[in-house]
Amino acid sequence: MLDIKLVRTEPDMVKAAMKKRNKNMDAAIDEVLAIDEERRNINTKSDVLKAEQNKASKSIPQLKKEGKDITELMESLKKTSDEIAAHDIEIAKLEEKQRDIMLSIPNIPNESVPFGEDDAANREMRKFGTPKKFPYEPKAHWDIGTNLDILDFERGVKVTGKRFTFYKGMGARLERSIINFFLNTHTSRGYTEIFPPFIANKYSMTGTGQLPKFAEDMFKLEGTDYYLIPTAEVPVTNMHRDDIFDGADLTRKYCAYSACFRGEAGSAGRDTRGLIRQHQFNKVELVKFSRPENSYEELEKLTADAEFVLQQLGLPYRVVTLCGGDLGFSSAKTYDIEVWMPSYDRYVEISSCSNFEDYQARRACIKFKDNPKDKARFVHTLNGSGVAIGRTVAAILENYQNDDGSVTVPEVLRPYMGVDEIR
RNA sequence: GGAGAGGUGUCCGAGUGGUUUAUGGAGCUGGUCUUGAAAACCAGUGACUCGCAAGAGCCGUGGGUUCGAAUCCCACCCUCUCCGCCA
Repeated sequence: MLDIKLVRTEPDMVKAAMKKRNKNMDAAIDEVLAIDEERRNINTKSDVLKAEQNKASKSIPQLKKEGKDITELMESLKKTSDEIAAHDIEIAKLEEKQRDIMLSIPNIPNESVPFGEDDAANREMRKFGTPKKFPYEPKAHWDIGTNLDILDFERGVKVTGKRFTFYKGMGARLERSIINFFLNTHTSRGYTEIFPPFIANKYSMTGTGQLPKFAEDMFKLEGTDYYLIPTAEVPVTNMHRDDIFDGADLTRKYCAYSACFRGEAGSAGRDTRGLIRQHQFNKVELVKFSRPENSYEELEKLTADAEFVLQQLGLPYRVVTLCGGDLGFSSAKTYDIEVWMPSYDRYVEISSCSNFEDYQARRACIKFKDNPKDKARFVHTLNGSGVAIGRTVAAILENYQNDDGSVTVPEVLRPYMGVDEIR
């Protein structure tokens, strides 16, 4: 959520920021400003009446003691009381309306975010590794996995439905090995490991920005206010909802494995084969709570930490800065890390590292202060995949495939796998 | 799921309709005393939200009753103890 004071004082800047996202939100911003002004006017009126009421109420015991007739005073206070109630109802309505609109306004993109409509305008920052040239047509991971009998897509469909998959034997072990390798790597580099709940309530979903706008992307548990988490970002960020950190405790760095559940509404027909787009997938997520003044430095470090595990695996990738039109709702700046996928003959997103600045912190009320007497300020929240497991499996199967159908196990995974190759 | 107890400021804890601007204590800050410290004594001290301000709101949450609610009523949430069920 944006700061209403910022919208109030710099509406033109906010409107321009939305246009950088390729969105015109002029009407919503004007409406919110009108509501805000009306709300403050009524609030002032109500406060004045309450002050009167408080003062008069305090004198009542004394007047009673003196045996004075207070019938008239009571009558006038009844009127005041009714007026206050009417005002407060109006205020509550306006507040709700204002909040609804504010929750639908996305974050302001950072200055360094390039202009552009869609992913075609994303800016490539750097590349690691060189895609291997195969002397034959490289197979897709779904064929490699099926041939090796380590992935079973058909039974996933039978047991649950499309976009669900069974991992078997060395496939299951590969998935588990990657999770452990990622967690061990990140924890050895200063992240605290979290194993969160995979279900979160509507307050948490609102805190990180999934609700109210993106309800259709999630799985809701019938008859409850619970949702399957689309990413560990939700429980790990909300772990500190309504907290006030000691400034000395920042930056806080967490890594968390979780299964992730996504409805994938609107992506019918896209990436229908293989592991790239599943309703359930595993991911190790990195989450940071930082001071506002160094959040962009922390974003660079977080991205580097996500890149590090890909480097260790020897997977070619590139890093792009998302342009305004491609930027996620809550994010101020996002780097996507894209891994080379031979069957796609292009780079495919495997991690998304974002600085949300104080947008999530304001929604979730996460603050810090250096001294007990200071006013609490909002932290900046950041997160990034470190990285998606299923897509890592797909990338390993494809990039490490051999012409005899076997797959070489990347060196760093061998201690976890217990074998040098899958065949 | 059933029964009972409870949720008050940083912590402990009093408060069952109005002299409560939430008693008291601990802690914290400053001071006196001391070679220094401790003790004792004195003074100060909640956080947060809205508001340009005056001020208003906040005693688990949300409603209600009342001129007035921490206090009374209703619903819900959470914690503890016991029972049941259970990986």
